[in-house]
Amino acid sequence: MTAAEEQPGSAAHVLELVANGSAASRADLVRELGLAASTVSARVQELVEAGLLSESGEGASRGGRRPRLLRVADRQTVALAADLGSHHVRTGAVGLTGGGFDIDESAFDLTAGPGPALDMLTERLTALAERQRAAGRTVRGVGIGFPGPVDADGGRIIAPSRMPGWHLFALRDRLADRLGLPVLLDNDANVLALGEHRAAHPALRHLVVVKAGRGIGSGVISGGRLYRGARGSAGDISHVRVDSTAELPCSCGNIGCLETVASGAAIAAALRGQGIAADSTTDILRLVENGEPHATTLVRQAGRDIGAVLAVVVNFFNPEAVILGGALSGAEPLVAAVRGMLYERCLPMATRDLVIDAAACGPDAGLLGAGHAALRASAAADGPLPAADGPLPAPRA
Amino acid sequence: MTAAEEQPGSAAHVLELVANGSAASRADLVRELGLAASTVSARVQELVEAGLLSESGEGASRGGRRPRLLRVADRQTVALAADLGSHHVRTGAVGLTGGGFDIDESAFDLTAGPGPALDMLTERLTALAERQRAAGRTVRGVGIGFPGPVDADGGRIIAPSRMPGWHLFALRDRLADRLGLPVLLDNDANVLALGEHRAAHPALRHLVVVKAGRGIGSGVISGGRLYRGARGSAGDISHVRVDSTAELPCSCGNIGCLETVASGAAIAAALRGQGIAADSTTDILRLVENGEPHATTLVRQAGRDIGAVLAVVVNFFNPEAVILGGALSGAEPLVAAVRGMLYERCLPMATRDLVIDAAACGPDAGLLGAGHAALRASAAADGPLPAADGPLPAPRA
DNA sequence: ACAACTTCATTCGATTCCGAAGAAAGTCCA
DNA sequence: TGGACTTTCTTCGGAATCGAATGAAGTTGT
Repeated sequence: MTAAEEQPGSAAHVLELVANGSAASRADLVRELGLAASTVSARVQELVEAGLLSESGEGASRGGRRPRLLRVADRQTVALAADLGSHHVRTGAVGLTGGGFDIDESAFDLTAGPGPALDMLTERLTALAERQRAAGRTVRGVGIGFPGPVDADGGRIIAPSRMPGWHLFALRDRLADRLGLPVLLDNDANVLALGEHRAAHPALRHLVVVKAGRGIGSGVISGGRLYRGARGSAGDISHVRVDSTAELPCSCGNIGCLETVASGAAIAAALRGQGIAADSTTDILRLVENGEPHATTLVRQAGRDIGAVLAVVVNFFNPEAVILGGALSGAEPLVAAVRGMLYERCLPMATRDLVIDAAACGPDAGLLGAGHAALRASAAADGPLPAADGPLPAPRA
Repeated sequence: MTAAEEQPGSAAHVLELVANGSAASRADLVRELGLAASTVSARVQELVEAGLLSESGEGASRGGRRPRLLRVADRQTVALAADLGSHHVRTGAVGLTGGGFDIDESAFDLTAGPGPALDMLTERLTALAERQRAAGRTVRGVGIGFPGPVDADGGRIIAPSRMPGWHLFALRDRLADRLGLPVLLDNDANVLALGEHRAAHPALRHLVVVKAGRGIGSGVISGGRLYRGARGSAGDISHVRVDSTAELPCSCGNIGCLETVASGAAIAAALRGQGIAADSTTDILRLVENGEPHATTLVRQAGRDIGAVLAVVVNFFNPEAVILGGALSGAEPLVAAVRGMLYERCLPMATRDLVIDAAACGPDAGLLGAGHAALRASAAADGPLPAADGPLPAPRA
């Protein structure tokens, strides 16, 4: 399961537009896809006959004949998903309608190397698949979000800082072999962006989704699609030098990077330096919620630093929305500081209609995005239509 | 002539690939376009029959049958082009093969307002059109690059700083009325990007083209197409706050913007402050070439400031190339400083294969890009094929 | 209540595009 | 020198898509 390109207007695309609420009728699909009405009608008919779509009554008139409403006929098809953090892992199943089932998070130390991680993922996902199948659901694939640089085409991890042993590890194929299912692997910020775009902002075409957690990353949607750049490393904002008195050394070899002052890891370290016990982003959030002044100050300053970098990005890229995800986006002061910085520093034209918000799906956004990407890739790879009651697609060799 | 979208594989697209050397045979076109060989053959045949393309012998074998080489049959079709600067104007004609004719530059003060500019453009372009027609060429349209924010769809200027009277001026339609020709209007950095992409780097898909002249702007090519962003203001890098002791006020209302320290206007002002006569970017270039130490220092510092901003852009956007155009790109110290800053501050993955170069077309790049855009738009608007000896397309109402 | 208009959806020929097959021309290697 | 393989390009059915015509169902205004 490579990161398959999906042509606009494919059956999978139609299904997606209906699933996320962008289109509720054939006429909506025509407007959304820009295809001929006859083509859309034919495609919808295929999907209805395949049991993936169903008609459900009529909608409100807009001055003419009432539309026949469409909705996804959830044939109990799911993808498994795992959202990996450097110190935790979240797993769950994601359905065609976009909902998540059986979501669970637990602590896991990814820095211990790929071996234990592969074992852990195999174990958890196998159990999850069994539970899903026992519930009568068909598992079509697996999506993984990894907190570091990923070669999505090759399905490998690339030189993650502070994670020895992972360089060039072929996580996708190793996991696919073990599970007997096609696996999709991508960067955590990218799957977060996919999830937020699909679930909360499907109509927007240019989107920057920041993941502010233990590290800082961002995923970019351009023209309605995930943007990877020339070498697949687009979206990096964490290794930008920021105005700061403390020019701390960064894992990338430079000094004064955003990551060294505004990441969850940096904030926790600064708190410990002030004698306050803080280890994880959860600890930081708790401190902020309890009104710990040092924590709040640090989080607010982190928001300002992130905002200063995003200001450059917003002026250059001119997106319709900046979405803040990751654990730290749960802290209101951070979101407020980013907003303030963007409105202060960006051109009025760039912020006039700019949406700046925390991730709508909260902690599940990355997981849902990974599952969604896997579902979409499996639809693209196995042909547009799985037979209504046909066999499972063959697992990837 | 709006900024028409051109679907890949259209006749105009084929013509373009042949014109800029990306494809020299039908087989090349198949590889480049990703279309079926039969489709390409049919399209080429159309173009040959319409007299826009011709076969010219055979090329070298690559281990099989020799390709039949194609080239643009220059039917003497041109677009007029004008590249406007705040204090000069450059006009010329651009042919299908990409070459420029009758290029001429002269001083003109754009800040005097739209009225005089409209008169000047009408006069110069009318004379140019007459000369081109007298030479037996057909004029298909006009392309204009304007040094400020442009609403390309609406053909209007938007709130340019330091150019009173231009806000919302409908330059495109006013000029089209006067000339009786379709006019395309876009930002100067955008047409520069189009020109450099087409003429020098047609194979690259993600490109940032900086225009460093009296002001600073950039044009972005993403996915092989001009990227405008949500509100059409993408590519702005001049209103980013930079590390600087002098936090000078900027026309945008903020302080410490890149433009206030690194633009040609800022450098000239700084030189004057040191008692050195310098008014235009030409003066600056001359001083640098003569080894004036203050000028060289200022230009090098400007390069570092621009490079610091571009480092953020390169990490985020991950382009294949950063091209430096505009008058100041003629100063080697500036180019060198940008290179140094990018290699120092960007992630290795982002700079490993990054091309950083001065604009290949030099001072003509923007003009050629504007003409090329106009040719392409006219091909898209008037249908794929102008009749071989048919009538002129009707001018825009 | 009835005509005029709008929106939604399908049917059906025409067109475009693709993909397989094959023809034309050349290279490579035994 | 003579097959085996490559590359280039065309021919030709078949599939996908479009667009115009049509029908179906509702709203609005007089």
